[in-house]
Amino acid sequence: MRYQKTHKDDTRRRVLEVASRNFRQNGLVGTGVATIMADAGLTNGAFFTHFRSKEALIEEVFESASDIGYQGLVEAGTAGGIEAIVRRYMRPEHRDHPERGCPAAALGPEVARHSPATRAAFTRKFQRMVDLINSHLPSPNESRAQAIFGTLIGAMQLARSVSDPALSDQLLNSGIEAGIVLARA
Amino acid sequence: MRYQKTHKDDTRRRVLEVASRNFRQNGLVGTGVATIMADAGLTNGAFFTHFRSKEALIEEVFESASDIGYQGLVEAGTAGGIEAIVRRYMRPEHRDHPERGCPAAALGPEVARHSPATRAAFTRKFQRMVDLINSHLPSPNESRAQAIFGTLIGAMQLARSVSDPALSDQLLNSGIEAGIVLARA
DNA sequence: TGTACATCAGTGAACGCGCGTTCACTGATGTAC
DNA sequence: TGTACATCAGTGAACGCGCGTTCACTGATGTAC
Repeated sequence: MRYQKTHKDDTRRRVLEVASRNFRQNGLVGTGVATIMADAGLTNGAFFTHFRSKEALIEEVFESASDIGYQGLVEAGTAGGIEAIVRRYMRPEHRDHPERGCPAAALGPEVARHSPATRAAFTRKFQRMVDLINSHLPSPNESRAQAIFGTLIGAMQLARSVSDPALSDQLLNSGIEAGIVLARA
Repeated sequence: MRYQKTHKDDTRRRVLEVASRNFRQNGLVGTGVATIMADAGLTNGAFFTHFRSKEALIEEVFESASDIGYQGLVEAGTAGGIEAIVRRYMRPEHRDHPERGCPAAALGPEVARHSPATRAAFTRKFQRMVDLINSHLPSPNESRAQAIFGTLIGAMQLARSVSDPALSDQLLNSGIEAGIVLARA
């Protein structure tokens, strides 16, 4: 072999990370295979030695792309409970950098249009997030944890969509308040 | 003139309605001009006698497409207050027919990627919805109304994205419960 | 009343471009002898 | 140790296709005389 044993796996992982970032930035339909490969330092042809198709890549992104944002939320929860999780999620930095943030907030409606396999992978990530929230509720309540996640996603999307910066900041705060109310009620 | 005076305006309105439906169904990037025109019973060339560009169409859709879903929520609010609004929004029919439903739930993250003019038009529709919710709160509270709207959007998107139908139904209920809690707290 | 011309919403072919995907090829390295 | 061959990740041109957009044209009707 003319490459290290780990070389192909390394490349594959790199493509997954780049794809995950680009998808969150420009959408699933808005991101092309050639762009992903160029950003990973390769040419388009190599893509299909790693993945069967673009749809297969999308599925794998939801299954396995490493999730720095999620780790930060785990740490916030350990340090400051549910309120810290909510505050961390609703940070201006998160609003301003969807490419490093929550896939549900960046891609929600697009996931709904994709294959069952992709939606199943998304569901697993969703459940992990609900479990994290639930584990920090004063009295655990799956339904409530789901709703809190929904509130975070919705408020974050609105903060990103609205054209008035002051209103956008206010939406982040509205999301924080509501998240805390829901956690306590 | 070989057409009625109203003819061109009628066509224009029809294209806007078809576009609005198709956008919510397949996304802004996922919907082509030729498809919209074919669904409106015309050929692609006619598009540019009505709109400067696809981006201009998108902007106008957010500005002016008639909103049957919104009217239904107004009536629900009049009849049954905030709880009826929340229940109506979170209906399974809404989840299963994004093409007839809330643009924010169907297109949120895509709007965030579009032109300032499009986002400004979106902001106006957003504000109208927040006002409706706020007018039915026991004690009016803009921030709370914003958060309730966020909760509805987020919960609806999750219900549409998740692959397990039972979980999807549960998410609709979680959204209803949370909406009511937020309205009362 | 009948003919010539102006109007203009809509037609449909064509434009360059980027998409996802295929494929013959390259070239660096490891293995066999 | 030196040469011939096998391996295979990656290259880059090419495929058909649909995209947004342009444009010369059509044809039904209204107006002028």
